Amino acid sequence: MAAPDPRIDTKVRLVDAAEKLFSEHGFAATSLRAVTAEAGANLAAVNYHFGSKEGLVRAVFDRRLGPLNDERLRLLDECERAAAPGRPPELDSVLRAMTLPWARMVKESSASGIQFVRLLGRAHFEPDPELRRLIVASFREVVRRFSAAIHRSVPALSQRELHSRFFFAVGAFTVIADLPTFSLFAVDGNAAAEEQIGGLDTVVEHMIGFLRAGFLSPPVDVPGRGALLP
Amino acid sequence: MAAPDPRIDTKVRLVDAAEKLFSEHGFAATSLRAVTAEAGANLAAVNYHFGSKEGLVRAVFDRRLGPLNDERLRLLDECERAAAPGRPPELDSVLRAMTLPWARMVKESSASGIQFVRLLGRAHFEPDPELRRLIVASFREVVRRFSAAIHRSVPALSQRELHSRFFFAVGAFTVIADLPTFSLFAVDGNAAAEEQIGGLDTVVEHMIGFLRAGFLSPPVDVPGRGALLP
DNA sequence: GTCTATATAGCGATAGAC
DNA sequence: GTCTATCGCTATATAGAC
Repeated sequence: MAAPDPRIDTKVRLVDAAEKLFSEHGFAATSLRAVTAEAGANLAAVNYHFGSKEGLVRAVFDRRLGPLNDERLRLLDECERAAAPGRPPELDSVLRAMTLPWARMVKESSASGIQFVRLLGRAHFEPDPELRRLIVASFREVVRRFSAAIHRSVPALSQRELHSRFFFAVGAFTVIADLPTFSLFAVDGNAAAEEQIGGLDTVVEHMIGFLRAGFLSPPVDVPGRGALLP
Repeated sequence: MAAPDPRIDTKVRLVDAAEKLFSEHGFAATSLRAVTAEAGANLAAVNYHFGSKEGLVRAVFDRRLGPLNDERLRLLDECERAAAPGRPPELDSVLRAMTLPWARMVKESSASGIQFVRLLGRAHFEPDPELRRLIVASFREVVRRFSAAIHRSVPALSQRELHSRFFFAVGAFTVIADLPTFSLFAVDGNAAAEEQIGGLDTVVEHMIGFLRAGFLSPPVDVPGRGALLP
């Protein structure tokens, strides 16, 4: 626990501290007292700068999700420009456009990388409706554009199955934080987790290979075929 | 909110109520007052029966995870018995052994199905170390046995890549709860979610197809080849 | 086993001095 | 912008009557 750098703006220090503690303990279990102590700020500072605890939570997500998803869309634009006219963009480069901004952000985040992955993962299970709306809104365009791009590589997929597959891929992102803790060999989960982030590039390559094959596999769901199970 | 059935044991009613409320709002955000009210029991009942709130949380997971994973292992045994001697068990049936007990439990849970998926998913991101140990222990044998079984279908995989792929598959399970809320069309996430669980069998078939292809794809990680990225 | 009543502690938020 | 002090509330947990 390094002492917070007083040259950094209090507002920034609060978001940094909140990101770290929310990642470690969840939103509900993290008190403003803990956040302000970690940030070296006064208890009243959160309400002064963010209006409420929820305002702070929003600020934590806002700072990350906007840039993350903008960069993904920018890379997707590049993929589509690079594609031959009338041809779908390369599936591999589309998957990289989804993945690389995320990997970069994990490595650069002020919370230790693995904690930040947990924070993003936990966002998908967030029960608070207000916060859910914020998160869903941040991902909306990414879901739309990437689904469409992938669909062009696998046009035989129904909308439903495309949607399912896209989220199976999202699931792969979310569990990377837990990959090491559930390892059979990991005794100290956190140490193993840090080492895993060191090998993040390798895991990313594993993931792209895995997802590419999943997306390219023939459709299971043939529209209009009726029930799939007995 | 149906009135609780007083013929059911208080202890059981408490676990039922807790499962439902934990699923909807998370652990930290659910008070014992809410649980006992939902269960039609006295506030003091939780401490009498479970010692503490944490005891209740443990009881909720204990009741589900043991039987879920036992059933998975039982089905895996069947797959392995059904395989020709010296041959790996059918990958498809191995994936079903992992999936079907889960799908059955989702449909039968006292919490509404989609909420229960969230509860199980949230288990993977649980910050509390005590609870994490319980959960990891519950999955330990499943991870070991299923990884080994899948490895026999794709023997070229390194241990590392096998491990990565296995958890990408786990990720697919966890996001099924979010599939509908992140839908482009869903306005009311919860209504859409309930409908999705109605179509759970379809999503399960999508998932098995997707995962099969992912597992069978050629390895990315060739042991001893060195760094994968520039 | 179930109840009421309460102890003890921590929470988010704010008023008002500096 | 930052601080102290405190309000009002809710939480978990328990003691003791029934």
